[in-house]
Parts: sequence; structure tokens; C-alpha cells
Amino acid sequence: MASMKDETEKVVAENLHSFMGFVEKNTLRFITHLVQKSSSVNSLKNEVRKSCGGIGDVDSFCDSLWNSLKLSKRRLRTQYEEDDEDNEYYAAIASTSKKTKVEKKEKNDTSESEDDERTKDLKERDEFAARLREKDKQKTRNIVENSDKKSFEEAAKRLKLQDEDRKKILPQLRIESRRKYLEKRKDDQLALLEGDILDEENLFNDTPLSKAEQAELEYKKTVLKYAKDHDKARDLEKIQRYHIPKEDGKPFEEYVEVDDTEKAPNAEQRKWEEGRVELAKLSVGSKDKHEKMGKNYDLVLEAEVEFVQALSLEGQNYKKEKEIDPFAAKKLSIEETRKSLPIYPFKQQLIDAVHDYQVLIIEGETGSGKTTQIPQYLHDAGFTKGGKKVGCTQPRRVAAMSVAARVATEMSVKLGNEVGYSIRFEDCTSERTIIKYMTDGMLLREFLSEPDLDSYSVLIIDEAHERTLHTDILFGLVKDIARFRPDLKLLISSATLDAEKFSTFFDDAPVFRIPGRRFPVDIYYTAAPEADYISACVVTILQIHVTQPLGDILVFLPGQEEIEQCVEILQERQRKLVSKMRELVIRPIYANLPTDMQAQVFEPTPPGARKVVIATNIAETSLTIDGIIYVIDPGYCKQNSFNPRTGMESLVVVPISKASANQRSGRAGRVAAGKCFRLFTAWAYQHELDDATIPEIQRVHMGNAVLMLKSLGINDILHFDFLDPPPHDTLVLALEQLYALGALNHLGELTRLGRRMAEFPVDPMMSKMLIASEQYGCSEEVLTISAMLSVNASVFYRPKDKAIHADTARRNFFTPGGDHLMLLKVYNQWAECGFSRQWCIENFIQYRSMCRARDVRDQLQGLMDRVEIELKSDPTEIVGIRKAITSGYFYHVARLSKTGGQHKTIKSQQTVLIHPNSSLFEEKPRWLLYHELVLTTKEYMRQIIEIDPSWLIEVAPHYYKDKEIEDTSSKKMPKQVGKASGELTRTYPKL
DNA sequence: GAGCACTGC
Repeated sequence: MASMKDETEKVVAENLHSFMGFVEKNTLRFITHLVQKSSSVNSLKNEVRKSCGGIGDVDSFCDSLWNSLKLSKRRLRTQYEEDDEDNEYYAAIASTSKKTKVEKKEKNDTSESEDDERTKDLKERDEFAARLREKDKQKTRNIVENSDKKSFEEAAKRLKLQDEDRKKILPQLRIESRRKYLEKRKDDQLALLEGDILDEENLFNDTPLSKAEQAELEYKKTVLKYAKDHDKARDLEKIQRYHIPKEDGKPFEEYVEVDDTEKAPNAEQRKWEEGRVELAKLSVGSKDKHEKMGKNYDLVLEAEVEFVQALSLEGQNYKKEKEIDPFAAKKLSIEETRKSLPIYPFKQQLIDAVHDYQVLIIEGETGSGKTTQIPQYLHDAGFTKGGKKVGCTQPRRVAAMSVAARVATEMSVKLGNEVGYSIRFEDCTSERTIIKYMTDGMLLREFLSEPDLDSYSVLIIDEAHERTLHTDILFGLVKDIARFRPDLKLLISSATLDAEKFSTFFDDAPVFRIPGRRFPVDIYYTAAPEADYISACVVTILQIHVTQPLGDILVFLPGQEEIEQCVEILQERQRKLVSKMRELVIRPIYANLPTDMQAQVFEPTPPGARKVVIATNIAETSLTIDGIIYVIDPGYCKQNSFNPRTGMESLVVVPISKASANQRSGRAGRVAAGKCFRLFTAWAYQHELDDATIPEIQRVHMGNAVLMLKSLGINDILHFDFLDPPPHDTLVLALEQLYALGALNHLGELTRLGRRMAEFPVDPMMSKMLIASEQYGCSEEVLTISAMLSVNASVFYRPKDKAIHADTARRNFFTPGGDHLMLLKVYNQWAECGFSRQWCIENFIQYRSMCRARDVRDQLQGLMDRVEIELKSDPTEIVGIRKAITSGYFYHVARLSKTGGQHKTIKSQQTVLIHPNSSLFEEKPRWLLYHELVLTTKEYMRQIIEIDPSWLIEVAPHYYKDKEIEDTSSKKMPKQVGKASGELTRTYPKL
């Protein structure tokens, strides 16, 4: 058996020969010496260049030499391991770390050295973890030192100011909004008039008009003429009259260049969130919404949906609530408000129950006050003595912030001192904090630095019924630590449906019921199924509008496209019927809508009019719109699901669950008794809808979650105590990927690389790419690319009416190499323009997304420093950047098939298409790497770069056999090495 | 030649 040294010399000789055409003995020795001295391909290049500069293409020589060495090293190793390789492979996947490695028949230096390396790697991993802990301690100290001085004071001041301001702005806000509304209405009416005239002239010019009709037409023309003259006069004479901004004059005029405060980190996001919080607090509604309709309209609806009332959702506690008027509620003192909450009478009972039981399930409707009150009760009962904290998790950032602010006010302390919150990009707590609100993902991250959560005496997992990925993982972890920390109390708070399930999971924990506060909602079903839910929605809206008393309508549609369509139809119908019915204010809302248009949803409805809000699921939980009396629910939503076999995500329209349908109808009963119109039959509700939505954990890729669990020391992932276990295939795929990326070794143990990867809150492939970027000297660039990829394809804004402009603007960013480099270019240009908002608008780029990308980038940059990766930048290194990407995403490669001009993935041979938005759509490169695979109308690859197949062998020789890339002529791979490595099967990558 | 439902770290 050849020794390592002989083997090395042999490989060097081969490469030298193919490089120079001959082998000189001294050179051979010298290069072999350099190889043994070098720790990476880059250092080898440096050495070679230093010693024998000018001998030709040093880079490609070294690259190919290094590859051959890696391959031959592996070949040596596999010779001993082939027998039990498969067993080991699966052992690693199942991560039964107890299983001992099968004894080698022949113990020898290579396998021993591998064992040594493993021990060394594990040792280094643990040392690394220790260093991280030390850093964390240091960080806490720093926070403690700086905390009081700056941010908390400011935050508290800010909130106090807002509180005072709110009282002042309210009347102004109303006037302002009324004024805006009138301005817009004038424009609308004019357009309408113009349209009418045109219609009548063009459409009916062959039918003679009656006298009355002719007179009306003439009248309309006169009115229009006056209106136009008026505008013209104002323009000409420059008389400052009532000014109305023009629709198509200077569209960008109103946008202002960012000032310095805006450039500060988080500014845009913070403002947006503050806006949301503010809106959530304000309860502005139309005062006279209960006014009955004065007259009967002689409108005959073209079509009608027939509804039958089936049941009504009972209201709770609503009779004794007199303060329907939100302004009356404001007058109550904080103390009175607290006492009026449904939870108040149960205070003592609850405290007793927490004393008696370790785990308690709280079942309570929204509006019972559980989120704000329970932590305070526990504080009163002494659970925060001895510096211990009460922690409360929320699924959403805005909720964590606003609830913390509310509780701070109730306890009259500064936000960030005794009461604080912690969310990504923002930690508003101090060493004094005893009640801490946080997002569930944040608590999960805390597990990494404090696995026993020793600083908490009580943990409340709120909104558990929402079953987010993070809460589901928390359940298992929290159940686990509760076993060896009997002093830790757990409260799981959930809506009615799931309480029993949680109770069973937590070893039959008692359920504590708290009544909510809600108005009754009548529920109507259609008599027969509706074929086209969009037109059924439109008809129902109009039906409600003409037959029902005033009150706003909320419509749930699955996505942006449906919403736009519905709005369009509705506007058209309204135009036709405008003289025959009351005014209808149409307001769409979905997450990708620009912020200012989102805010319009919250504007109070003008007196006598009716607002109809057409929303996605965003209105189901994330935001609450006041004044909604009617809900229209077609019963569909878009849902993401991940197929582990194909690695493909799909976003498809599916029927909602019963739980979700009830949640939606509940939206009608928040301010007064309401009605919910379901556009499906009662039978369908009973028999066709699932009880609950499939929890997220069973629908998503688990890569990051598994890595996190691994780094918490949970080795047996497949048997982890999940409330609902994710599909077996999903877990196996995640483990397989982590193994291939080098985050786990062949025994399923976390490696040093894996420990580093776990620090990043991104997909493992991306964290690998980030870490690998160091050796290609382009970590700055890869950092930017990662951040841009994280903002979820919402960078480019493409309004329907300016689609062509938007496309041209996008085309300007096209870069050779592919989409990742295009994203880099976008970010860099934006940064060069001083992160300007104006620049974004001109280039049809979403400012909000870019700001998010900047925040993500800052965070990742901090983490790079934390895991001891040097930041280097080389913008010219286009190949290096793509190689770095490849070393993370070598799983995601497709190549053009020989027949038919379509791409197929390398491993599973699926046909996949380049997304038409890609910059490489027309080029169709032979080899390409994709960021993600999504099934929409077809199987598309999104975010693509072109790669050279030889890179695959370079970055992932353990994963790719040479056979798989053989049909391309690879310049960099000498043939003999190719043959040798063709024998390779999977082995553990050395990193 | 298509279309990103919503969160979160």
C-alpha cells in the first residue's frame, strides 16, 4: 500500500508532466515540499509564485494539482473503507452516534489519522464554542454598561411622546384623511365623467338618443368643460387656489431624498414597524356606521348569490361591555382597563395553578388580556425574585414590540428596563429586565448560548395554536428542559381548538380556561357551490352594499393577482352603477404592496360610504382593521409546501381549514355584531375542510432547524419529541445535506464547520457559502449576495401599468455570470448612491426590501466576525464569487440535456426551466447553479449563475463523480485523475 | 414568456 508521501509525489509528478511536458527531479521534490507545507490551495499558489514565478499559468496548475491531491488522498482512504461505507453513510444519516464504528480489518496510518482528525476537529469545535460563550458574556457586559445611557432612554422617551402625540394627532389625522379623500374623489369623478361621455359618444353613436338622454350628455359635457377650464385657469394664472396634485405630472415629486437619520441602521424598518404599532393602537372608526340606509335603491343586481344562514358564532361577554365607542374606552384609567379584562377575575386562581403545576395550558380567546396580564400577575406573585425573568414568546415582531410597550406603560416603567423586548436586529432589554417579550425564533437562538435557559423562571409560549416552525421546535426543547429543571414553569397559551392536543403532549398538563370577549357573528353559507370565487366575491360585495346596513367589508383572497383582478372588476361595476348606489371605497392590501398604499387601509371610512378591504391572509392574523362588520370568505388561501423527494417548493391555492375559516369569521365581530358570508356550502365546511391547517414544520425544508438542534446537542433527530413530527424524508434530506456540506461527520456528530454554520440564521447551504467565501477572497461580495437572496425575490417592483419600464430598468442590471452577480450589482449601486430612496424609485426597486437586505447584511457581517472569518473584498473576482457560491450550493446544479434544449438536475434528473425573470433566460448556459426550485405554473429555477463543471469536483469531490460531468471537455482536469476518481463513492469532505 | 400567501432568525 502506497504511503501518503509516495502518493503525493506521484500526483505532483503527473501534474508537472501534463503542465510542462517533462518532469525534472529537483522541481518535483521542491513542489512536493511546497505542497506539504501549504494548508490551502491559495497558500500553495503564493508559494509557487514566489519560488518559480513566470513559469506559466500558476493558478490553473495549482488548482488542478490541489484537486488531484484531494482526490487521491480520498482514494487512498476509500480503499480501506469501501466494505462498510454504505453502512456508515446511513449510520451518519440516522445519526445514531451510539453506533460504534465498525472495526477495520487492517488498522493503518491513514484511518488512524482520520480518527485523529475527527477527535481534533471535535476538540476544535468545542474550543470554538467556548470562545463563543466568552464573547456572549462580554457582549452582555457591554450591553449592561451602555444600556441605560442611550437606547432605552430614547425608546422610552419616544414611546411617551407618541402617547401624548396620539391624542393630538387624532383629529388632525381625520381632517387630513378627509381632505385627501376629497381630492382623490374629485379626480376620480372627473375621470368617470370623461369616461361616461366617451362611452356614450362612441358606443351608442349608432342608436339615436332620446331627448332626455341628449340633454344629460350635453350637461355632462358642460360640467367637464367647466372643471377643466378651472384647472387650466389655475395653471395659467398661477393663482394659488386649492391645489390638487396631478396624477401624471411629476410622479416622483413627493418623494424626498433621505436625510441622515434615515441612513442609520434599521431606520426604515423601524419606522414601518412603528407605523404598524401605532395603527394597531389607534382605534379609529367611522362613527356613524350604524346609520340605517335612508332609502331603497331600485338597483337590480345582475346576478345574486343565494345564502343560507347556518349558525352563528356566539359572542362572549359582549352584553356588559358598554364601551363600544373606542373613545370612551380611552377614558378609563389604566387600572380600570386592567380590571375590566375577562382574565382579571381569574388572577388568583391562575397564580395558584402555576404554583401547583409545572406545565399549564392556557386556553383563551383573543381579547382576554392574557398576553399582557399573565406576566404581570406572575411578577406580582414573586416569580421574578432572585433576578429570574418571565419570558413570553410571540410569533411576530410587531406583536412583541407593541405588547411590551403596553405592559411597560401599565407598570409605569421605561420600556427596556424592567419590561423589554428582543427581536431580530433589535434588543431592547437590560440586566434589569424581568418581563421579556420576544419572537419565538429569538428564544430559539437564546438556546444556543444558554441551553438550560437558567435565567428564566417562567416561559410563556403565546399564540401556540399558530404552530409556526419556531414554536413547534420550542415545544420539544422546552419539554426537554422542564424535566431536569423542576423550578421552571411553562405556560402554553392557545386558542380553543388545540388545547387538548397540547395537554396530551405535555404529559396531560391541566388546561386553564379563560373566556374571551367577542361579539356574535352570524355565518351564512351559499346554497350551492360557486364556480368562480372572484366573481362570486364581487357579486356578494355589491349585494351586501345595497342590502345591508353600513359597515365595512373584509374580503379574503389568496394572492396579489386575485386581489388586483377583483379590484379591477369592482371598480368597473362601480363606475357603471355609480349614480345608483352609495359610494364604495375599495382598498387592497397584501404584504408586497408598498407601505404607503398599505396604510390607506386604515384610513377611516368617510361618513355615508362603505369601505371594502380586499386582503390576503395578512388580515387573518397579522393586522387588525377596525370597523369591519362583514367578512366574505371564499375559503381559499395560498400555501407553501416542500417536497423532500424533489427538493422543490410549491406555492399553490388550497382550501382553508375549519380553524382558519373560524379565525376569518371572527374578524367580523371585533367592534360590533357582524356577519360572515362563506362562499362555500355548509356541507363543504363539514366534510371537505380539514380541522386545522397542516403545521408549518411539516411543510418546509428543515436544513437550518436540524443544524440548530444538532448544535444544541440533540443527536437523534429522527426520534426527537416533536408535537407533530416532520416527514421522515424531510429530516433525512436535511441530514444528508448537512453531511454533504461537511457540517456533520460520518458519525453524525457536529463538526467544527457545522458549529460555525449554526451561528448563521440562514439555510445551511448559504452559511457554507459564506464560510467558503473566505478562501476565495471575496467574503464581502458573498455577504451582499446572501443578504440580497434573503429578501425573498421581492427586490424588483413591477406595477402592472408600468411593466415595460420596470422590465427595462431590470435589464440594466444584467451582468455576465448570472443573477447572483446581478443582485450584487444592484446592492452596490444602491450603496454608492448613499442608500437613496430616490434611486430605488427610479430603478423600480423596492426600497423596503433593500433596507432589509442592508440590515441582514449588517447582521451577517457581525456573525462573520464572531465565527472568526476574515472579510476580504475583490470585486473583480467573478470566478471566485461563483466558486464560493458553488461550494455551498453544489446540490443545486442543472445542465442542458443533450436532447431537447431543456435543463435537468444532476442528481434527480428532473426537467427544470429557467425562470423568465432570470438574466440568463435567453442565454441558456450548459451548466448552471440555481438558488431555489419552485413549482408555480411550471418547475422553475430562480436565481441562477453559470458555472464550470470542473468547479464541482473542486468544491465537492465527495459528492460528484467524474462520470456525472464527463461529457463536457474540462480544460482544468487532467484525464488520468478523472479516471481514478470515477471510482469514488461518497466520502466525508475534509474542511 | 411568468407572477412572490404569510411569518421569522
